[in-house]
Amino acid sequence: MLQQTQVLRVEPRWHEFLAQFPTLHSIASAEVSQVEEAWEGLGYYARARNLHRTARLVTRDGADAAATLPSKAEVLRTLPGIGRYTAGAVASFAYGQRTPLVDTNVARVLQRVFLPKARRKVAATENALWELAERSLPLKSGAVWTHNQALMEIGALVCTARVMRCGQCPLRVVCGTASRVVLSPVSDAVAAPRRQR
DNA sequence: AACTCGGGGTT
DNA sequence: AACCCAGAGTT
Repeated sequence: MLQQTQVLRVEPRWHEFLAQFPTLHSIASAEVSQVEEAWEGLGYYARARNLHRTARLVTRDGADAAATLPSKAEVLRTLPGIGRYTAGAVASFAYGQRTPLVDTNVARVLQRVFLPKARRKVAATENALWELAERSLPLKSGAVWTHNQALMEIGALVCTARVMRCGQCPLRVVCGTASRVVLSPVSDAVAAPRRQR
């Protein structure tokens, strides 16, 4: 549901959906039309159809077997509706795998920190961001959940698309964009109160 | 690499 | 009126 849809829009619908479809089995045993109906108003209805297909794929073998998603990103990636980002999200958040993820938030943060000159939307830039996400992962897999979550949170709350709150960003000291922005006279006014003592 | 899929809030 | 959003699949 969160693919290209804001958390605020998704959250209430997600609770409703889970009440109706608490398990992968319940989705798999339903008709596609029922899942699409539960999706009404969210848009991007291919997501609902892909979810239904994935539910049927992972519940295929063993009607009573516990339906579980694969734990490795490269395997998750093969399921319908699960692309590079969602595979990384499930693998690192649900299974604690040492795997990078790049969503719109992480892409923006990494680009502003490491590639201040690069142009977004370019394929080469996109690949470079995934490479950066991979190389900046903590070495211990136990720290990856927090690392990935933190990058996303910084993008969602601090380093937002239209407003960069560099004054409260923990990456300020290493950021290729913040150093220029903070030093500019206009943006500096925001950080000015901190300078008073 | 470019297009398409959505709806709703924010700027 | 544009932009933006925890992207993915198809052409």
